[in-house]
Amino acid sequence: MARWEPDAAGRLREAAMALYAERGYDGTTVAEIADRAGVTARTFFRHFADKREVLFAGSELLGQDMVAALAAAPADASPMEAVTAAVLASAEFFDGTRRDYSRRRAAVIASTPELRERELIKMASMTTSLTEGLLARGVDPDVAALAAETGVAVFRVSFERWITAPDDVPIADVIRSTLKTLSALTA
Amino acid sequence: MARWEPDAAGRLREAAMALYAERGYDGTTVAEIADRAGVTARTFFRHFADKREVLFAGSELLGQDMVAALAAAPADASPMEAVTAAVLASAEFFDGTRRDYSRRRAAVIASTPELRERELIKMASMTTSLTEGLLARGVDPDVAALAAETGVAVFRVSFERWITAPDDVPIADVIRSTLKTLSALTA
DNA sequence: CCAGTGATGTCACTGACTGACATCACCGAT
DNA sequence: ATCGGTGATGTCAGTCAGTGACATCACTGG
Repeated sequence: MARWEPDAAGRLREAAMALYAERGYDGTTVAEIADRAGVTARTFFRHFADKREVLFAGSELLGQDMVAALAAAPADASPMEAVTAAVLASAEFFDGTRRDYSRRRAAVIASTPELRERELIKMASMTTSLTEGLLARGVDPDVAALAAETGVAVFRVSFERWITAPDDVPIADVIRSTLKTLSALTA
Repeated sequence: MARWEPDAAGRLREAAMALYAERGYDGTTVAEIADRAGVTARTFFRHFADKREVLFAGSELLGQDMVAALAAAPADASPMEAVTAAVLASAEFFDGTRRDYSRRRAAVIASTPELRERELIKMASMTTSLTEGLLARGVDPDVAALAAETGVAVFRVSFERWITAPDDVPIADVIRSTLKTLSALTA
């Protein structure tokens, strides 16, 4: 028999989601999460930097995918076109069965200021990544910063709309619709 | 003699800024801030919800001014025009001597993830306020959300540029320049 | 002169997070 | 086969943020 059950991090993630949803973030202690996952609190902090991070592990992947899509855009694409490609790349993350999970997770986050803060900084880090990706494409720094901010704003608004939309609406459609609204807005 | 020196909150704010700048946020304890301000840690938490908030007290005022400017925009102004007026209203907050203070404060915040998180949620709250202001003007919800996000993005980018710009550049000029960049971007 | 108020202090407590050290199944080299 | 790492974990003691309950006492209005 293995000395430890494998995938402690995964068990901790699930335990945290369940407890946060059940008793709320504030009503849950790290010790309780660790207990349910069959480890000690000390081990929790070896896998996740803090009590919030357990809900955000893996969010770097989303950023990486978006940056990859940005880099893969045709060399002659405008900054905003490249950003559009990046935002559309996020769609793959949320297709299919992830929708329910996304909803539950979003509900927990929305109800806890501390988790909202953490989500915001993840978005900001996404903005930074996109900005750097644009700079690598030779885009002017100010334009890059603004295009990245705008792209993340589109993502955020779209995600919000998608979560509350009927089940059969794919997120890519929502994103395209949001982009259309944006160009009408600034026209 | 008064029983207590007046303006404990003000003294706490100054002590916190000084210590955060000197030893860093992590290297400073609430007890030290309170000591320097001549009160106890318990009193610190009576004035500020937590160790971060001491740097953000008063930020609601900025939001209020922007919302007021939004409401004061002509009834026939487009959503983006109204948002522009709101963002330009922020200029009054940062004119004159506030620039140095803003720079020092921004430096401390930039160097501490926890403080960056808090700043981001203040921005998000500003976005919410602007969105509500636009809804009150009868703007379509999706358009309102996006216009608000865009407005705050413009504010954020402009503020960043202003902080690093030469001393004689007024923030209003930077904002106007950023807005110009934005319309070029989405054209 | 007296009762009430409000800003503060004191104290005890919970819970997040950290550093140091011990443990022990597993794995690769001898 | 066995011996010396290695890595994921447990244990323990400690710091510090943040909270609730209660005491204090200058000031204020009657």
